[in-house]
Amino acid sequence: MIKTIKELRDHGILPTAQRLAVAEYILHSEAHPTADQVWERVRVTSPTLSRATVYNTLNLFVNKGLIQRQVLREGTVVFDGMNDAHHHFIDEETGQIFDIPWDAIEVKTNGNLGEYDIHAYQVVMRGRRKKKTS
Amino acid sequence: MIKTIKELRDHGILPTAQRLAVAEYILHSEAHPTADQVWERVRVTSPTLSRATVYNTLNLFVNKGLIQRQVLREGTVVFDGMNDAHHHFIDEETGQIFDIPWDAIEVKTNGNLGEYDIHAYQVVMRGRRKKKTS
DNA sequence: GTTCGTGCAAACGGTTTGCAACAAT
DNA sequence: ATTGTTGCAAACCGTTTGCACGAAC
Repeated sequence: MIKTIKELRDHGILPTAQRLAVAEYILHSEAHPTADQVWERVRVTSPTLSRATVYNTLNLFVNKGLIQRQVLREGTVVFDGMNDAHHHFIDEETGQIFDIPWDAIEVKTNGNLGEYDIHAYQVVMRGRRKKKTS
Repeated sequence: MIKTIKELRDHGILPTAQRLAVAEYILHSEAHPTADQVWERVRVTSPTLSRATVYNTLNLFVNKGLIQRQVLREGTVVFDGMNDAHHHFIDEETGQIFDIPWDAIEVKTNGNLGEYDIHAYQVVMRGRRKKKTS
C-alpha cells in the first residue's frame, strides 16, 4: 500500500484513491484483465469508481510505463502488471493468458532481416495448458 | 480468377460474385487489411457489395482455413492472405505489418515449459523498417 | 482560485445480427 | 420448395470524450 504509493510517485503519477485501488489490483494480478474486468473487480471495494476513470487510469499507467498494454485478444486490449519483457501463452480453450519468462525462450534471427530495425519482440504461443502437476 | 474459383471450392466455399471479389483481393494482397479496408477496396470494382457481406465473407474464409485472422492491432482485427505459418513485423511509426518467413527466425524453448502444450506460436516484432535498399 | 481528477452520459468505431428480398438448385 | 446468400439497418460492445462538479495545493 505505502509501497504502491511510492511506485506511483516514482512513475510521476499523482496517487489518488482511485489510482491506488486500480494499481493495487493490476500490479499484483496474475491475470491479464481487460479494462472492464479491472472495473468489475476494483468496484467491489471502491463502489463509486466509474468506468471512465478506470480506462483513464489504466491508460495513464501505460503511458507512464507502470504497466503494459497487450494486444492478445480479439476485440479488446488486456493489461499486464508484469513490466519487464516477457512472452505469452494463450490457452485456446479458456482464453487465459500466461506470462512466460523471457529466458524460457531463445529467439534467433538468421540474418535475413536486415531491412528491419527491431526494437522489441515477443513470442506468442497458443495451445492448452496441462493440468497443474501441483 | 478461374484459379480463385477452384481455391474457394477446394475449401468448401460456394463461389459467389461477392466472395470471388473479396478473395481476389485478400489472397493477393501484401497488406494486412482490416475488414473495412477490404470493403473500401473491393467496393471500387463491386459497388453493390455491402459491409456486412465483407465481414461475413472474411469470417467464412477464416473458418474454412483459406486465410488467417491476426490480432496485431488495437481495436481491430486484420486479415492475412498468407496461409502458412509465419511471423510478423510491425512498423511502429506507420503501423504497417510485414510477413516474416517462418525460417527467418529460430525459436527454442529451454525445457521449462512442460506445463504447456503448444499448438502454434509466432514471433511478433516491432520497430522501424529501414529504407528499401534497392 | 487555478489546476487536476472524477463521474456521468453521450458519442464513437469496429463488428455482429435480425430480417426481408433474392438467387440457385 | 428448400437452402443458402446478400443488403440494409439496427443493435452491440469496448472505448473515448465533453462537460460539470469537486478536491487539492
